[in-house]
Amino acid sequence: MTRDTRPAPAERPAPLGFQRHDHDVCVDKLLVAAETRCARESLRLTPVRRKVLELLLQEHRALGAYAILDMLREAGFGSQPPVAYRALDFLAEHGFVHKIERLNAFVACVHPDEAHSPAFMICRICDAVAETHSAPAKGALGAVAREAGFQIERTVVEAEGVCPACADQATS
Amino acid sequence: MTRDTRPAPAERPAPLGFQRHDHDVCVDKLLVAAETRCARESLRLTPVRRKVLELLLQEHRALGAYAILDMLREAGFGSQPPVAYRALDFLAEHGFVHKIERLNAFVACVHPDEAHSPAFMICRICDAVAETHSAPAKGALGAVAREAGFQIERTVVEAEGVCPACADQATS
DNA sequence: ATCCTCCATGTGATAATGTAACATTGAAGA
DNA sequence: TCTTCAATGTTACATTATCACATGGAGGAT
Repeated sequence: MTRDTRPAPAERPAPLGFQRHDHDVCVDKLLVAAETRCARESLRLTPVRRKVLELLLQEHRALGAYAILDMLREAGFGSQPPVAYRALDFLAEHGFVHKIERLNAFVACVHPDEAHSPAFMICRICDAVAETHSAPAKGALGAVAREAGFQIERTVVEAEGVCPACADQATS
Repeated sequence: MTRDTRPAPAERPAPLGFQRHDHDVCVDKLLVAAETRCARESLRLTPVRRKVLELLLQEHRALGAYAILDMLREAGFGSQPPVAYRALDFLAEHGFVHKIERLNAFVACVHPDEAHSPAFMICRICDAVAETHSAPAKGALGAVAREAGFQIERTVVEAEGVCPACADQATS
């Protein structure tokens, strides 16, 4: 198999945040926001790039590049890895998606407009991912870095654990 | 090539911390500490495992599994990927080494005795890695997680930026 | 309008990272 | 001694990611 490896122990995780919400609205809103920002900043949200963002928004969970690639193929786009990776690079560079290093996977950003350093909570059972934000560079880590002469440009913060749904299931 | 991809712009990074130190002492001390702890906790620090730890301590920087594998081969150990990965799994599980998710690489831990959640500063130019510690689960992130019902078990904190040596070089 | 340049895309090939499965070995205990 | 179990070695393969090069198409300069 190439896509969507893990089973989804809690049926399927309540995806992005861990709480439910009106998903169609959320996809739509964020797609439009992306278009708006790209127009404003002369970024080219080409068909492939837009499609990848749309897929990630719709799935609302972390997807590997090859899962995305499969979907691109089905949608009639090129189906070689660079197609997916290039679109993901663009989207990540401009903050529309984030890479989850721990999973080697990607998620759509839930608030791409504000500048932010994202933090993630990743369920080790169902791989659900929730985004929040952090500012580690402003705290103890930032102090250590300054003292060491290290210039922080970006931070990766990923908390691994168990999401509410999987915890419930384990209890029952 | 299989090993040690990146050039080392600042000659070669001042490795683990960004400051110099007496390296032989440090390797030796940590190896002995590992042996001691393994004895105390009935962990089996077998030849391969010990060798991998020793290599990582000596190099004092992040190494990919395949770089380690090459060195194991040279040292007369098995040379198939599982050999390296299993040793690394053991060492990581018990806190003797850490995986740097951002680099898909491993570093020896600089204070394996105290329980700690490590944080890393990674130079994007020379790949030098410095370890410090963090407690993100105790701060804002912990609060968000509690509120969301997410149980944090482990955190990955990796700051990417420029180390002092590479910053100097860029200036000169 | 034409040309030019640049960026994006498509594609084939391959590199780098990581696992599954199973046979063998060797140490610790019954 | 026999059993058992963890660790190792090895084959094979899966997954993730990049390189190199050809093609195509949008926009600007003339």
